[in-house]
Formats: sequence, C-alpha cells, structure tokens
Amino acid sequence: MTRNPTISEVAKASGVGRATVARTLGGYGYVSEATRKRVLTVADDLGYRPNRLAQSMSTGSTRTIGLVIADVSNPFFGDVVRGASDTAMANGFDTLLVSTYEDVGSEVAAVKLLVDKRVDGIILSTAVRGMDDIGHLQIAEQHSIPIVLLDRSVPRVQFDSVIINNRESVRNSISALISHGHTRIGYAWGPPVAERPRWQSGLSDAARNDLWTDGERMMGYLDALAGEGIELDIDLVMLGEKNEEHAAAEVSRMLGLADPPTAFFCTETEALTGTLSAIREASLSIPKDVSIMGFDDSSWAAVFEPPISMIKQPTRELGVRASNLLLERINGIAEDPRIEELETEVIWRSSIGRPLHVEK
Amino acid sequence: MTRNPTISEVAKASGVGRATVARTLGGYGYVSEATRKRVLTVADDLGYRPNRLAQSMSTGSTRTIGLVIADVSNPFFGDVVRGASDTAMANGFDTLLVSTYEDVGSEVAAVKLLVDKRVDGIILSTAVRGMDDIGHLQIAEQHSIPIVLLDRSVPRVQFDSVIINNRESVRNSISALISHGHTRIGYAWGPPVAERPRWQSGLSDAARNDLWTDGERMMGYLDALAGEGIELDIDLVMLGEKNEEHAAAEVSRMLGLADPPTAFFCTETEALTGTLSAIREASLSIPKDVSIMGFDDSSWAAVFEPPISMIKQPTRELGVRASNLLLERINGIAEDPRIEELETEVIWRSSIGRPLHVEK
DNA sequence: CTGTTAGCGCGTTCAC
DNA sequence: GTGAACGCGCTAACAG
Repeated sequence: MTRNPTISEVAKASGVGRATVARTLGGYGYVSEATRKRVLTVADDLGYRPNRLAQSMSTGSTRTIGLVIADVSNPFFGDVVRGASDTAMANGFDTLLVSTYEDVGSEVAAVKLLVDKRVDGIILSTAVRGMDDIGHLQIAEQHSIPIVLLDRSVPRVQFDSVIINNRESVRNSISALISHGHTRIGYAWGPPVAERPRWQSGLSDAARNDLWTDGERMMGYLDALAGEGIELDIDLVMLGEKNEEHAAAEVSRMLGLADPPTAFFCTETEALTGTLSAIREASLSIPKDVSIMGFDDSSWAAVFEPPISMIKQPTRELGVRASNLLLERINGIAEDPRIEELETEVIWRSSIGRPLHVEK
Repeated sequence: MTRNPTISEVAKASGVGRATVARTLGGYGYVSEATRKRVLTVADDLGYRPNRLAQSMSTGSTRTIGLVIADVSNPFFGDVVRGASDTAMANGFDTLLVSTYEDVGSEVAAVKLLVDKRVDGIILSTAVRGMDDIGHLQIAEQHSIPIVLLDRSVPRVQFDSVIINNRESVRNSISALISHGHTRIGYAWGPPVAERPRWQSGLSDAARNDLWTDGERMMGYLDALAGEGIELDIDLVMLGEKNEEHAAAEVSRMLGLADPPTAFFCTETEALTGTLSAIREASLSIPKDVSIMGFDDSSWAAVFEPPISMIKQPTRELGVRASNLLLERINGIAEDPRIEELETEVIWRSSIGRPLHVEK
C-alpha cells in the first residue's frame, strides 16, 4: 500500500535485515533458500521495484548509453538508431537519444548532459568539422566515458570509429557513369561553401583528409573526373543550402546551361527527390534524356519509373558496429582505437543510359 | 587533477563549506558575490561537472522522459520521435528511447525499466490490443509516473492520448474513390486476422471501439462502403503478414481476380510500395488502369510518375502534442485525462482517375 | 550569509 | 547465513 516500497520496507515486512533483501533481490551472496523464497514473495506482494538510480549511485554504472546524431527523422539516422539501440538493449543497455541538427553548440550541450547523467558510453555522429573545438570530447574522456564516432570521424583525434567508404564508392559510381559516355555529370549536393577551398585543387591529401561525409563524397567525384581527364566544371556542382527545394532549383539551373548535364549524381535522398522534381518539371525522361544515380537505397527507388540506381549503405549495420565497439570499451577491453570502414553496395537499375549527344 | 571533482572537493579547494558550493552551483539561496565568484572559478578550474544521478536521488526528478514506440526506423515514428524529443529537450528533458516492434512483452519490459530508472513520464505508442494485460501501465501509475498514449489509445482506461482521426479520414477518402466511380477497391493492409470478427459485421460500435489504428482505418473503409450500399468483398482485403512482399503478393492476387479492383487504398508506406511493385509487375498504368491512394505522405510521392494522392498525418505534431501533455502532467497540472484527436489532410494528386469499365 | 547534518535507496565490507 | 554500518554525490532544512 505504501507508494514506493524500498528495500528496507521489504526487509521490515519479511522480518529480515536490509542486506539480506539486497542479496536475494540482487542475486548475490549467500541466502538460505527459505528466507529467499519469503523475501521474494513479500517483495512481489509489495510491488517492489528496484531503484536503478540508487543502484547506479553505488555501482557507478547506469547501463545507459548516449546516442547523439543529427536528426532522428532522417531515415538514415532512423536506421542507425535502430541498429545501435537494439544492440545496446540486447546487452542490457538502454539509450538516451539526442538530435543536434548539425549544430555544434547543441552537440556540445548534449555531450555535457550525457556526461553529467553518467552514461556508460556515447555514440556520436559529430557535427564538428575542420578545426572546430572538441573540448566536449575531452570532457567525456576525462570522465573516462568512452566515445565511438559514427559516420563521421575526426582525424585529429583517435577514437573508435565506424564509417563508410564514401570516397571510393562515389568514385566508382561516377567512373561507371563516365564509362557510359557521360562527361557532364551534375552533382547534388556538395559540401558547404566554406569548405570549398579545401576540396578544390591545391590542397594536400592530408589536409583534405579532415573532411566530412560530404567532403569525402565530393573527393570521390573529383577523383573520378581526374582519372578520366575531365576537368571540373563548378557550374555542375550544387552548393549552398541543403534541402529539396534548393536541389530542385539548382538542377533546373544546370539543365538550363548551354551544355547541360546528361547525368546527375545525388548524394542524399532529399537531393534525389529535388532532382527528380526538376527533371519532371523540365519534362525530361529518364534515362533517355538524363541518367540518375542516388545514395541511400529506399524501397520506393525500386518501384519508381524507371527504377533508380542507388549506392546502398549498410545503415543499420553502422549502428550495430558502433554499439559493439562501444560495449567492448565499456567492458574495459582497451585496445588501440579502431576504425571500421564498411562497404557500400551499388544497386544498378535502369535509370542509367547513354547520353543522347555523345561529346566528340 | 583528480578525476571527477565532487562538490566537496570544490568546497575544500575554495575554502568554504559544501552547502555554499551547492548553493552557488545550484543557483539558489544566498551567497555573497565574492565567494560566488571564487567558487565558480575554482569549479571551472577543476572541471567540475554536477552529477545528475545524485541530483536526481535527492530531488526525485530525473528530467528524463521515456519514449516507447514500435520502431524508430519507421519514418512515421522517426518523425514522431523528433517532435516529442525536441519538445522535451526545449523544456529541459531528455529522452530514453525504446522500440518494441509491436511486441507486448518488450513493451512491458520497457515500461518497467523506465519506471525503475525513475523517468518523470512516459510517452507510449502501445502494442496492447483488445483485452491484453495492462499491468505495466498500472505499475507506472502506482509510481505516479504519468503516461501519455500516442497514436493508439486504450479505451478501457483513461490516459491522456494524442491520436489521429483515422476512421474518418479513411472513410472520406474511400468515399471520394467511390464517387469517382470505383466500386471494387483493394485494401492493403487490414488488421490482424485474429481481430477479424471484431471489425466484421455483427458487433456493436462499443465493442469495435477497442480497436487499433489499423482497425480504425478498416472501419473507415467499411463505413464508406456501407454508406454507398456496396457490400464488403473480403477478397479485396489484404490480411496476414504486414510487409512489402506480402502486400505485393496480395495485390497480385487481387489483380488476378475475375473482377479485379480498379483502385487500391494503402494504409502504410510499405503497403504502398508493395502495391506499386505488383502493379508494375502487371504492366498496368496509373491512373488509367488502376487508381492509387496512400497514407503518410513522403517526399517521393510527389515526384512519382504519376504523383500519388496521399492522406497526410501531422506526424511530428503528434509527438509535440504528446510531449506537451506529458509535461503538463509532470508539472502537476492535474485535470481529467484529455484526448487530442488531430486532423489529417488529403493531398490530391493525379494517381486517381475513373475506372475503365464502370459497373452498370 | 554560511556551515552542519540528515536523508535519497542501494551495494558492500565486516563482524556476529 | 545474516545484520549493522558506511559511502556514492547532492539537496534541503536547520542552526549559527
């Protein structure tokens, strides 16, 4: 009848000491079978529920991991979260989720909060780029809370990371487009304008290495062009805001060029829908007039008319791996930081053809 | 240099009592400006971080809410989670997320866990149907942890709930299809077979009222048919497993009937892609041969050929409202349980036409 | 204004 | 086998 029976109420009600109750309920130490039974039934009758907060206070472990990502409502992250939290849960951990919307300030606040809540570890898809401050990562480290980086690494520091072979997969796909005869390939979307000097020519690979997912993909595009001796035409790269509307506008712009693209490579789902929208608007047909290739396979891509070729990421697996790395760290398996690079898979469908007017 | 400076280490280092430090750091009570400054800088130098666990232990509040849903990787829930957790975070709460995959056992475990972790409230998209046990909801109640039901209510008990006007929106859309001349309307997908006797004729509305999202939608379908004097043909309803493959198989089956459907209503995204896949397979064209209507608008539906008509739910708003209701409860605003029913919006696109062979 | 002290609920050592 | 007692870090009375 009391509202939140504690361990000592159970003790009182069953006529034993608190420690005995703690032992039976905790399943450790010696307890006579008789009293064990009794305590158990009494606890059940009283509706006893252990207070995990108090447990955490004395054990120093919350059995909770923090998951900091850009945006849960983005299908990519939705799948990542699923993989990560399922794996965590299967190991007795639950997950505190925070979305940062690519805002470094929010990320810093989130990590601090998670540290304060004493999570046992953090999986982080960081918003940090280039030379941004990483004090929050150090705070976690200082509290010996392990961090695993997901989808985006921070080359300056060594953390366990799980990433995708972005650069290589884009390079290969673009090369394939080129071997189909395309030389004018529109690209939606590119990295932030602020990073432009970094991926454009004149930088060492080492400097370029401190790039993000989008930077990596852009590098793949550049690699492929360079490999085939095609010069970069910056007019074919979408810069600026990253949303469907802007993608549509930029693709429209490109289609209006004197020498328009005969193919488009889209690095995200929204970039793809924006592109498709612009192509639709221009009454062009795929793949007769333009070829299309996207990133992140979705079920609708297969039923689209025509079905769209996609680079498919092992999205859920990304989360699973991150959780596993984190759990190993939490369990004190202290090796050197590991970086796992997962492979993408290209799903060829009929959205790719030969350009109408092959350049001489 | 010590690893996790506590409040008393800060006290020692700044030559004052623990309480004074607690007051300055906690920002309550009186502290002279001079000592305040000193304590603050000392705390900063030491890299002091409050232990939220300890705080929660003494205040009895964790500033955390639990969010129990079916599946984060489902775009619908992804958006719900976004709305709910953003709203919570804006109010200083973070969210513990658990997916149940529609398994009641997982749900029960999740709720118990959240209770044990002493979350301040729970938002629950329950897997409970019909007369399933709801002991876990009572456990939470007993610990005076408020619960807000989301997307699915449990009519037997009174909880704050945020739901969609499923029945009405489906009824209206089906009626519209009928007024276009369709009388054979395929339905993918229906409620579990086990519930069949409940939504089929012969039951009072009260009994039917204890249905789920899918049951509600099915009722809308039945309402519309009944309103136009069309008899239910159970062959036009997809039952059984709920996934894309089975949807495709069922739609193929329906298309093979002597008197096949001239329109399809799809209650979920996967049901829709499965349906589109089957239609593609059969080389039928939309809307000439068959009309299509879906639930849950997605960005690709607008760029599809032809663009697909959709019932759009205020998905994110669902999460926002749930959070707001929960926060009000947490803040002790104790009114009677409220049920908020949100409106859907129908987005008419060109996937709907007149049937080729109008029934006489 | 400031320091002392008693909890919060549980894990755990150490005698009995 | 079992119970008493201390500590985890912090909040909140209560004296001074």
